[in-house]
Amino acid sequence: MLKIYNTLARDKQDFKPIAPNKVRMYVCGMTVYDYCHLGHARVMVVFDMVQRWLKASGYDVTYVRNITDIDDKIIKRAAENKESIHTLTQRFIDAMHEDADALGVQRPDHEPRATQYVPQMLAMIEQLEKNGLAYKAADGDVNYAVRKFDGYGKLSGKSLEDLRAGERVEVASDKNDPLDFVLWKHAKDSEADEVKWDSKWGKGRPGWHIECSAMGSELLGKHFDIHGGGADLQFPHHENEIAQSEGAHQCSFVNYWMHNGFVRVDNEKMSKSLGNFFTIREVLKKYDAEVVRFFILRAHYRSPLNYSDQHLDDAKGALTRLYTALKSTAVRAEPDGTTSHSTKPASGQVAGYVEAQEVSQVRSPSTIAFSPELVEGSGRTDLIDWNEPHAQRFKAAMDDDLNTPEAVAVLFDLANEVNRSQSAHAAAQLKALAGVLGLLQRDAQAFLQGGAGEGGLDDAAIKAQIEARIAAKKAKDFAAADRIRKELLEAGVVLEDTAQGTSWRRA
RNA sequence: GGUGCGAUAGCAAAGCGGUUAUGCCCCGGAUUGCAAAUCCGGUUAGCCCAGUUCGACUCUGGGUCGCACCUCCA
Repeated sequence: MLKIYNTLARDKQDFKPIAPNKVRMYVCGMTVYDYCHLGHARVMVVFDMVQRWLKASGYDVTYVRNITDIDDKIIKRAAENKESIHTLTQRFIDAMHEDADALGVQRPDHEPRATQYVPQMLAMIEQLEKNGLAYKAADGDVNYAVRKFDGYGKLSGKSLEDLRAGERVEVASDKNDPLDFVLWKHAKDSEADEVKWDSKWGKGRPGWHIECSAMGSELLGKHFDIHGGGADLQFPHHENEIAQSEGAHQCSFVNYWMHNGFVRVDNEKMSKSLGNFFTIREVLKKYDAEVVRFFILRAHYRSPLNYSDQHLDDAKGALTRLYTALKSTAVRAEPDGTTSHSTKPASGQVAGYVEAQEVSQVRSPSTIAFSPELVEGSGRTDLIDWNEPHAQRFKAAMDDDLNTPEAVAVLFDLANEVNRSQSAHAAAQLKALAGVLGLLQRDAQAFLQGGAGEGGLDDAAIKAQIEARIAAKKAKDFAAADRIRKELLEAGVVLEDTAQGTSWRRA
């Protein structure tokens, strides 16, 4: 039985879907006016993992992750760039998709954009007005009357009095209550037509919170199972979503609220406003995308995650151990699409060793490497032997509020088992279980030999050096052989002599 | 000020009222021409102070420190 920490209850609860076997999940996605940073990467990877685990558990999942493509910052940025809102947002939506793909994040079933759901938002605001929860203020904005909604504060655990006590900014005086928030912003003359929609309250554009309420109910229904997002969205965004949705529909909105912890830099929240952020693409120039994914999943999703090069290096070393275990029992795809493992070469030479090796394509460092296997990898959960002890531990860990650090620990135990026994079954289990997390789906050799940077040796040069060294070894010229190995090591290439020949990897 | 979360070995990070977490690092052994990889073994824990208990890293209370939310933020 899956247990999920529900922010609403501040406790782990048994997960029970509204409709048998179906899960409807909504996650707050990006506001697209800039490149995604590592904090965004965490949301995408974490809820991708959640979604994968729900599917692996047999649920029929409908996953929605929205795109905010209209808001103050977007308008400001577009003006600065002297470009249209649409051009700006489309550019960063494309970039976001590149980043997400690289990280092995599966596309949500729906990726609604706020600008495409304005009619639904207007209908909802109108319903709120009918229900006595919205009013038009003197300045032309339509606001939500927070005091008229009973459970306001139930998600964030705050009372209206607490919130008022903590007010840190001057609030617009046109609001009935300082905590009221905007549903519909009246248009200003200076604004472009692109950001103006007609409404019964006059031209304007939606407030931030209404989009998620409107798109959530449009795509998932008035009442759905899971709503997720970063911990910073708990208040006010998610609190306001509840007020809007329950206020308009007069029924329960979401059963389980999930919030992921922040990525930190030097023990401080990574955020745009603090300016201490690293974009995903920046990090991917230095680290393999799967290493970043592994780094994220190695921590529990609710814990803070400190970013540093040292931690990424550590994650890389750990992931290398897992791939090394898979490499030792050659994993091949069969024509029928199943995966089989053997501990011995099928015939003659073995993939990954110099004698048989094709020189793989060197990746251009300027583009983001996209590994389709990483995205599609969890498709074959039928290959998992769920009765096997490691799989049972893995399942127990995942069912315990998505405890990926524990699940990853099981992968390492399994890797040890693979190395010790050279068991094809164990190797298949390792790959299949890791696939549930969207890990270890690439060819082991491709991972271990990847990461050629600018100015480094290319694969052909490495291969030539290895051949020279093999010749030296045959001639018993160990001094020459060791010199070549040392040179390669200094160039970041590690050699491994095995019974099947010499293999290599990039350090 | 209000509210919430956290403090685990050199670093990272989990579970658990009593029995090896796990990864990286480090040390010893096996293996290797030498290495690497791998295997076997080992060192390094539980912020402080009380309490509950036969027994606490794990529960309770009180401190201390850190972080977050109360403003846009994933």
